[in-house]
Amino acid sequence: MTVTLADVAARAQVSPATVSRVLNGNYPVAASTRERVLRAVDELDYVLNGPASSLAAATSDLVGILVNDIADPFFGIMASAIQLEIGGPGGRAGGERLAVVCNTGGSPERELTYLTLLQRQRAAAVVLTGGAVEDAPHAAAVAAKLRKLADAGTRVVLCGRPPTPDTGAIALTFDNRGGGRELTEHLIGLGHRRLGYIAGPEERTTTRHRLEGHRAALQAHGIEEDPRWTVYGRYDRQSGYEATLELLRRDPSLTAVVAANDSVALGACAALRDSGLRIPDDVSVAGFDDLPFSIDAVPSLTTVRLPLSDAGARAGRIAMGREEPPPGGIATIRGELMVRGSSGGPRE
Amino acid sequence: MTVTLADVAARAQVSPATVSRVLNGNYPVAASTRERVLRAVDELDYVLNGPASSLAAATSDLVGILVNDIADPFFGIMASAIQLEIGGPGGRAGGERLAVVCNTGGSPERELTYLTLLQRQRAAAVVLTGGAVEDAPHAAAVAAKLRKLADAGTRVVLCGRPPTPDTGAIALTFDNRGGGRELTEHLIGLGHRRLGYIAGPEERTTTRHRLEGHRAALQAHGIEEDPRWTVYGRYDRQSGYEATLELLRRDPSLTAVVAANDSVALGACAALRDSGLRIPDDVSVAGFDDLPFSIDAVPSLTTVRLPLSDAGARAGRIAMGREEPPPGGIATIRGELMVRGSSGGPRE
DNA sequence: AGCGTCACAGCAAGCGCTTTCTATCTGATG
DNA sequence: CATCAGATAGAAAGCGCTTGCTGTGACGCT
Repeated sequence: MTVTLADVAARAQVSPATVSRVLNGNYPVAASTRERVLRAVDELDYVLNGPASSLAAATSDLVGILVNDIADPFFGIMASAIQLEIGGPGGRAGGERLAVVCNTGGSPERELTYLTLLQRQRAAAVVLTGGAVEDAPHAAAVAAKLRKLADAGTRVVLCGRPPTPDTGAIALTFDNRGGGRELTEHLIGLGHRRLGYIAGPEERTTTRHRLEGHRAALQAHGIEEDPRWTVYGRYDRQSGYEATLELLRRDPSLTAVVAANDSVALGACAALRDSGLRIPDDVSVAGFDDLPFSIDAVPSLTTVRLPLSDAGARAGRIAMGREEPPPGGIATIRGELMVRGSSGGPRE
Repeated sequence: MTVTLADVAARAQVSPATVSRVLNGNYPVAASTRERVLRAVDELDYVLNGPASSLAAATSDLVGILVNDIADPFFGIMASAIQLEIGGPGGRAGGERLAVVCNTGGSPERELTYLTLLQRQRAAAVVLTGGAVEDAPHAAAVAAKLRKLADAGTRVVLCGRPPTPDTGAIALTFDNRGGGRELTEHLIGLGHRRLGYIAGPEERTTTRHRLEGHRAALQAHGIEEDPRWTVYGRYDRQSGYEATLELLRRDPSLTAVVAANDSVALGACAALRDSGLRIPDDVSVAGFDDLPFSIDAVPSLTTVRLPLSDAGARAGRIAMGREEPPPGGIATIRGELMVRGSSGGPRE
């Protein structure tokens, strides 16, 4: 029923081995023979059986990209850049690889299961994007899995994720702490002394690092932080909205709100507006990531730009072995402070 | 080196067949035996060889989701919903399937290549999301591919994409024409008579349908359209920005701008503001899709809400055979007009 | 002329799993 | 107590491809 290699071989009057070699192009085949084979492939509309080929060759052309939330452009942009380099069809790379993105939804279990599934498929490479969860047992489980993948020859790259020592994984980490610090220092420089902070989910590394940067800035400037000034939430707009109302309730005298990311910042803006406050006249707002929509906010958002696309591209190339991993297997990628209209001096 | 089924069998003192049956759970195995096998699996840290298993069983647990632009939440939201139903790990479904999303970047060739790759992997199902490209040869090629996939037992579902007759694909189509018409009628109802339209890429079905709806509305109300009022672009913010400036240049007397989608509308808003025009006092703006950020725009965006999440979930269930396909294999999903602050009566 | 060298092409042995068919054992049944 | 159905377990035949090794002419070299 389905056409197999043997059928093609018969039609082209060669052995299956020859057909395989033509298709894989890693063994000399006379031009005339090759052409005959290719014609047969075409005439029969033959499609290679992936599983069979992977089984025999003990490798596959699958590359997995794990993201926390596929509906969030933060991940979409990285995934897109990675995929382009991995070479999915038409990408910059030549080979035809099946670069696939897997949505973990931020759940540790799903992350682990996806890794197993990819291991099962004998994936050629795996790229994990975004922050990790800081639960110790889970972190250990993931590390063990990554080590096993690496041992089995799968290249493992972390993009925008802290390093996992002793796993053989290459890490391209974002300097969330530095960015957070720079951002808050900008606000302090403008004269703000009472700053609210809307954090992401408490157990994420990204959340912790950004918050640490924020606090480092406060401390460096002798500002004592009021515990009421920090609210944890999710990395989405609604969370920012609610958290802002909560902050306002706790301390109406805040003059600035720093958000865990741009979506949260947008929600914060909405909440402030709905509360009758002007931005930045009454309250300044800052985000993080500099996603495309941030510049369109009104006023446009002061934030920290992360080179998502570049980082993704680099991670992709490393995953494909087309670029040298950074020395020590770890590189830190810095963000860039983007000062825009949403931040200004505090009201009197 | 790597642990195989046979190793597990040896350790559990059973035959490989039994281990396989325990793992697949589709054949009676005595509880005590099962337990022994499971323990061996655990002790050896055994991971099934996916390719081998797919080869032997002639099926795989891979499900492909094709999207035009993974960095666009329009697709991210659908993909996320689909994936949840497909049952990637932790999803609503039980089985562990590898639901993977493939980013075509809107390129017909990549779309085709991904379909071939998926066919090669003997994917269990494929979901294609978003508008199609209207190039005849390409459309034919895709149709042929879909037919072949369907013939090979792969379930094919289109989500937010027009039907492809005779391919065996189930289609869940968005009523872009109806939505476009309703939106423009709303604007006309407010008194607008000179409406600019920023369309998407000319060759996309989505673009054409939305534009047709817009024109139908104009025509129904006896408004003769000026060809200068339509500009084609991409489905992104920047395109909206540029197109709006162009529209303004062509005819400064426009009182409303209808955009191909929300991102474009956001760009339009920015361009209007930068041109010193107020929204909606000077010019009304309308989008399409109702993505999460639309409500946060200032003023919030009048748009047509598409139930992306519901549609994706339904497509996912159909792809998994857990929901009956609609009669005739085609269902049309309607949008809902969301009237918000960005639209108002025209200026005098 | 004799022989080592190439450049190709084919043989055949798996890769690790699934599944059909068959064998065995158990307890129930007449 | 013989017989049989039912419940499990095993043997073995592939699934479709890759690849190490083995030919086999043709060619060039001494």
